[in-house]
Amino acid sequence: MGAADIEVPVFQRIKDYLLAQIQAGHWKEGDAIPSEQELARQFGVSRMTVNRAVRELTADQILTRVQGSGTYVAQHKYQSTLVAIKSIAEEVRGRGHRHRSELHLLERAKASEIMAAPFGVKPGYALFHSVIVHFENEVPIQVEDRWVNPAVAPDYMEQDFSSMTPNEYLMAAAPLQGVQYSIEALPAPRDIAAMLQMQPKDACLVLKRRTLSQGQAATVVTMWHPGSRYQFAGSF
Amino acid sequence: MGAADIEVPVFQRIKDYLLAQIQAGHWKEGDAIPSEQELARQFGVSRMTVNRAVRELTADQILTRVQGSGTYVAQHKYQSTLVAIKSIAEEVRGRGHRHRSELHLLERAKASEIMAAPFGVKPGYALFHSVIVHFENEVPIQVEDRWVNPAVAPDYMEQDFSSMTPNEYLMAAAPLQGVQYSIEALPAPRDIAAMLQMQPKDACLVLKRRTLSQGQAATVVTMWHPGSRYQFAGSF
DNA sequence: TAGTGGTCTAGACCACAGC
DNA sequence: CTGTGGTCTAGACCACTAT
Repeated sequence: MGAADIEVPVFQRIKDYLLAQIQAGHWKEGDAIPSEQELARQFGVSRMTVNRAVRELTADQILTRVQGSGTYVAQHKYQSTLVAIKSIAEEVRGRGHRHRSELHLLERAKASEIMAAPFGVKPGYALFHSVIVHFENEVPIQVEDRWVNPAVAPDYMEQDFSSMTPNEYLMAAAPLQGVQYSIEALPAPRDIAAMLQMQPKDACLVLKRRTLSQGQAATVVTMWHPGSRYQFAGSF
Repeated sequence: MGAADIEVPVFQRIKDYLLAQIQAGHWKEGDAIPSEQELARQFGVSRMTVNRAVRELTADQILTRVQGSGTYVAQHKYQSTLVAIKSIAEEVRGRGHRHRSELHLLERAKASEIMAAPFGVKPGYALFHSVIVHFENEVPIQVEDRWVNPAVAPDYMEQDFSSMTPNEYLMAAAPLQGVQYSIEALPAPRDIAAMLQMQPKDACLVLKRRTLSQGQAATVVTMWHPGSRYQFAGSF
């Protein structure tokens, strides 16, 4: 399959290049990266284009800039994982309980307008889509509705999700750069309610998460939990 | 040229202008804002400068753009950072909105069996108890049901909670040693529903928090939020 | 002083939406 | 078709850092 003529903007290619260098360890924390002039020359583009790439990575805390001095790889900041990236299987087993999952759907689908936005692609762009129900001691505790960017995990469809959760697979397949999440309380839609063995409109605890990898959205997942028998907890 | 003049970059002045228009209510959610051409003409600058201002606000989810169509004010979601030791008043004001609170109850009460446990005291022990409703732009977004240990904050009852939230007072009065929290989705009880102007049994996002100070439980608080118009969010 | 980043210009071509 | 945003150029002047 020939690479589709996806037009990747130059500034994005420069961002990808810089991220790749950092990811590969060629540039370590605190190291200076090439100047705008130098990058402009390397890529054969104008300085403004390089400037945009570097400025955006600076806004993302990947780089830091010092006027008159140079651009440096930022110190990696460790942050407490309130709502961990941890796999639910691991969590259930950690409680000494049995974890099991049921695959309800696994498909190639086109991005709707709603899904196109978080991925930063156009509607119609091909995405992978899976729906899995997780059980703790045979009680359903989570519906995992996941969309995956094929550019980041091209062989997502070939995985055996009974032996490895999508989360575990993706963590291994794509280096994680960032996470955005939100937690909401929503009434259960009919289909979700059925899978979780609860009444429609009963309260669900919903965790939405968008993870970034290689400078683009890797996966967007919505996790539905029955409000009556699930909670997030932690301490610090 | 006054050397003392503060140099504010043009793109920043344009961002400030756009934010001011939105905050002042001149442009509401979903409204189209002037085109880049138009703004460039208004400010007497080049389109690239306007482009940067608008692009950065789009990255911040303040605006949304549609190629070929225009730029629009994004739908606003009330959300809160999960590392929510922060005062809700501060957070609301940080969004440029008005915060107001109503004190529904302020009493000395004896610990029930349920409340005695988290405080590590015996039932009947005297505790302070307050119930406050918080509003963002006159929309109720939180019922704060708080129990306070008099040993840690003896003058809790004498505070004016219209000028300072309990959280702000306690943060100042008692050094924080630790926090435990849980997040749940629960149906709204009648009284909570009334205060939040929602229907009983509709989904609430509930944050329970227990803070430790001076080696003992300082405060136990249950915060109820309407599921339909509130969420916790964050990134790392 | 030489090199860096910070900002800005006045054009340009393109893809796309809406009429 | 016109008008919109998306991108890019090849310069420019400035403030700042390091030598």
